[in-house]
Amino acid sequence: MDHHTAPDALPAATSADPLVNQVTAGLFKLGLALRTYAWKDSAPRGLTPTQSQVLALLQASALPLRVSTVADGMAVTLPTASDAVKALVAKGLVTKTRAVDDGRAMALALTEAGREEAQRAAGGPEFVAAVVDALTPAEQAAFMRALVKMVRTLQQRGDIAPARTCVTCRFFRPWAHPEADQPHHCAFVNAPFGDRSLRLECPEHESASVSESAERWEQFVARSS
Amino acid sequence: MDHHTAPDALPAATSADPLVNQVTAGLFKLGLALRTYAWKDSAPRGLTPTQSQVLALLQASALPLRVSTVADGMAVTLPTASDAVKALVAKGLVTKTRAVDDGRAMALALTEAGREEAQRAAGGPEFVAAVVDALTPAEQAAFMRALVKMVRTLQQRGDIAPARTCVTCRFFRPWAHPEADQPHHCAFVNAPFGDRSLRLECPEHESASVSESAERWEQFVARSS
DNA sequence: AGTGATCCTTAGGAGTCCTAAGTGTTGCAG
DNA sequence: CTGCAACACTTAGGACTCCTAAGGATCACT
Repeated sequence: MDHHTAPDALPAATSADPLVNQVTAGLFKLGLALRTYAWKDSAPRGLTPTQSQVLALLQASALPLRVSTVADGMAVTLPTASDAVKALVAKGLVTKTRAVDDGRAMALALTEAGREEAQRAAGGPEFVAAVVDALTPAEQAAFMRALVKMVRTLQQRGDIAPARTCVTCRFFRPWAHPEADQPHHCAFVNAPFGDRSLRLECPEHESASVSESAERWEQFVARSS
Repeated sequence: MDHHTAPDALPAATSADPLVNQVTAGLFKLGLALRTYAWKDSAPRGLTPTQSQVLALLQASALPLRVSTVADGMAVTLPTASDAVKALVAKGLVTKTRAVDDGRAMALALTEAGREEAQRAAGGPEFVAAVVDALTPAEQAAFMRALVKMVRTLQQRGDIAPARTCVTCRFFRPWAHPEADQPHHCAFVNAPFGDRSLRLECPEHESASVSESAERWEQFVARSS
């Protein structure tokens, strides 16, 4: 039983629903392009996509990460993550030391060279820009909104690791300005913003409490934009 | 063009654009979930995601495929595709025979067991249904529309293999019923349909000529929905 | 026939990804 | 303050992915 409050009656989507199959096909194609790009981008640097991803995870985090956190973030098993980290350590891009607070765990951090490499790989793929550019601003906003809802769903289901997204952030004020062009509000920068500026990976994200987060979510989905 | 005054007045998207980065993050997360699911789904059957994908490609096509077509469809090199096919032949799921029309090429087809396996794996991932279900019908339509535009962009750029999508199909009549709820029309089934029913992989797809296709595209994007 | 392009395979190597079976720590119960 | 389960991680082994490079055939055209 789902609990979302759609204004329109909504038949539950099933695998038999053509829309689901078409969306799957679309996401699959985009994923394919993303994967291909990752390969093309990483190979010249002597890295693999997996290794670039580890670098990206480490760069995104201020604190050193554990191997298990990296594994979760990439949705792979611990041995796989361990392997990738080992390769990066061998390449001198990552340091691996015992965690000070837990003698079992490791603290992973970027070396100077690693930071540079991560920086260079950080720019979003050029093709995503092209693809986003093909949409009108209204479509971009709608797409971003849909993406946020989808990611939150996956997160709730435990399919992916928690993201630093607006809808779980304690600074988020959905529909704070109901009639405005930019209806939401971010209490961190203290500024209004619209669907188009929603975030899935925000450096300033701070988790809201579970109840607070649920309440914000209700507010967010209560109105279509 | 719509008249609503977006504060973001159509700047060309670049990698520096926050939206691009957030979309990249979102697509990446969805791709991750898709990949994880593919692995979980394939492993119990003694297959890998790549092998399932080959099976899916073969099932989607009425005619036997060549190895190079499979390679294109998966965006991998020929040797990689050749390897995957070899594994499937060894498992008795695929037959590989000389193409009758070209002595250099191979004709790949599913065996009976392969057809069954493909059938079982065909249902869109259950999590995509959940994720689509989290959207309102209007959002679903907008998302599908955006997906179609994105895939067509990738295709134009040569980033992915041609898809069997409405916007390149000779049966597609965009905005045939401008004022209706279901503004488009499919001349194959001779019925109107809306953005929500757009297709990216249609079994009945037949390519339109290049000029025809370009014209249809113009019509399709000329109006926002 | 000869020559180049095309289709595919093989060879070799780094890396991904899994499960299963370790090693060493931590934290807690007795 | 021992004993031991839970936890973080590594190693081992195997199937597969994915690449580049270097063939073997076959086709298409001169």
